[in-house]
Amino acid sequence: MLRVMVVDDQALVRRGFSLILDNEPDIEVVAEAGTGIEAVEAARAHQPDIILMDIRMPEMDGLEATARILEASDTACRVIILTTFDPDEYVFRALRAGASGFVLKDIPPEALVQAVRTVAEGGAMLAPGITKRLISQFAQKLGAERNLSERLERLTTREREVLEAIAAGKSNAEIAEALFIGPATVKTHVSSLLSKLGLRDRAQAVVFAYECGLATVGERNVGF
Amino acid sequence: MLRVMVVDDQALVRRGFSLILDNEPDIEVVAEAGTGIEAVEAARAHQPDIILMDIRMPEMDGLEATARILEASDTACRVIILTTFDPDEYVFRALRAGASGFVLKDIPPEALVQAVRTVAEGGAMLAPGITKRLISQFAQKLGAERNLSERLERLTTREREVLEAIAAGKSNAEIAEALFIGPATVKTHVSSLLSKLGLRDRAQAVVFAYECGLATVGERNVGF
DNA sequence: GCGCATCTCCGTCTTTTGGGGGAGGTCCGA
DNA sequence: TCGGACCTCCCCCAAAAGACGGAGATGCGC
Repeated sequence: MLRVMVVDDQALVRRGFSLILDNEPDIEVVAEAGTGIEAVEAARAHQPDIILMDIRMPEMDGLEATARILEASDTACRVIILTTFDPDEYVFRALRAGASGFVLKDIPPEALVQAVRTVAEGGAMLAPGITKRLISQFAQKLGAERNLSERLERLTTREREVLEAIAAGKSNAEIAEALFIGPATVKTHVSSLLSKLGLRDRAQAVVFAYECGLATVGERNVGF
Repeated sequence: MLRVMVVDDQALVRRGFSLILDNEPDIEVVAEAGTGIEAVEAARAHQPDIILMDIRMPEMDGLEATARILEASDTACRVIILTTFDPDEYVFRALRAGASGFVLKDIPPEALVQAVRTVAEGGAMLAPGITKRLISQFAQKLGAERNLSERLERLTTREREVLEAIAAGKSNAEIAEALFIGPATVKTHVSSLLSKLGLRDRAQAVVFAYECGLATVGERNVGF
């Protein structure tokens, strides 16, 4: 049985969603909330599996509430953001807050139910337009890699290793130590790869590494 | 009327999908193909709106065929990748190839029809697990920004500008020229921001800029 | 064997970078 | 009005980086 909570500041909308969901044999609406603050408290109290969360609400908006609920380690629930319009504005904040779904309120009831089940099973459900945008962003980044990867292939194995180390913020001395070679050799490799790639210094090499996908945002702890 | 083409090397599967889709009043299957090469030709000949494309096929796989079909400027169609297993392995290549959908063959017929309609309307449809992964990747990148952004806020406006310039691969002299200040002043700012951020040199500063989102992959032409 | 690419290392040299301190200016808030 | 933050510029200095040429060793394919 899926335990669901519905959060919306309009009681009528809230009840409507609840009725739709409660009508399903395997879904039970265990709580409702009308503000973000209520939602945070109710989530702790009732421990729902799935939360349907409106964004625009008084006192605390749905995104903030989502972030707080998911931050709390004592809850293991998933959140579907339900909004009326302007997905563009909120979607990235929603995803960052940890939402597993982002759908518009104009979807048919069956689709809403389907979204709840999908998310409960560990999947995610986005409005079709949102999915499209997410894909475009991804494709753009993936596409950028290929052009530059051709340049990358002109490097020898060792030079690529050195480039990776440079992109990790290492100095020549540190690279030498890491690769068990002399500092002079590192300088040779650096000069060589800069020349092959048409770059001027190691700072540009770092930019290149990120742009072509050799280095990736998120894989590095910037503590140095 | 949505004009659909079905591409699969197994005739039985192909016919099955075609029958499911042809059964819908607003969908018409205008072509079928059994190999990637056939698909490319048929797409040009029949100009379908939507293509359901299998991945594993003889002669040319579905991803390659997708890329070729979408490269051709004379066609304006959208592709949904239909695969049996291993979405992980192919999904990124599929998105790069330009696919608008990526679904598993075990979905219910209604969902397949829904996917076709969604994609035809300009949206996108991914298998729930895929969507989840895409979101995680995004959230990870967006999340990484916040921690470091706190460090970013310790910088003055000018220092942030200099950091951006560093992240663009500029030398101190170039930065001075760009900001209409003296080279000595640039050095002052650089020293100051390195110290504040706990970094050693400009290469690490570039890494930091990318990791915290000050610089973004794809926004830069690495021609220098 | 020979040519070729690669990896390794060594010099020397110039340029860039980064640290240190000092100093004058503005602007803003206490 | 006075301190503090900021931007600007200067000095000197040491370290790092990068360009340049040379050279020995390996392995691979013709």
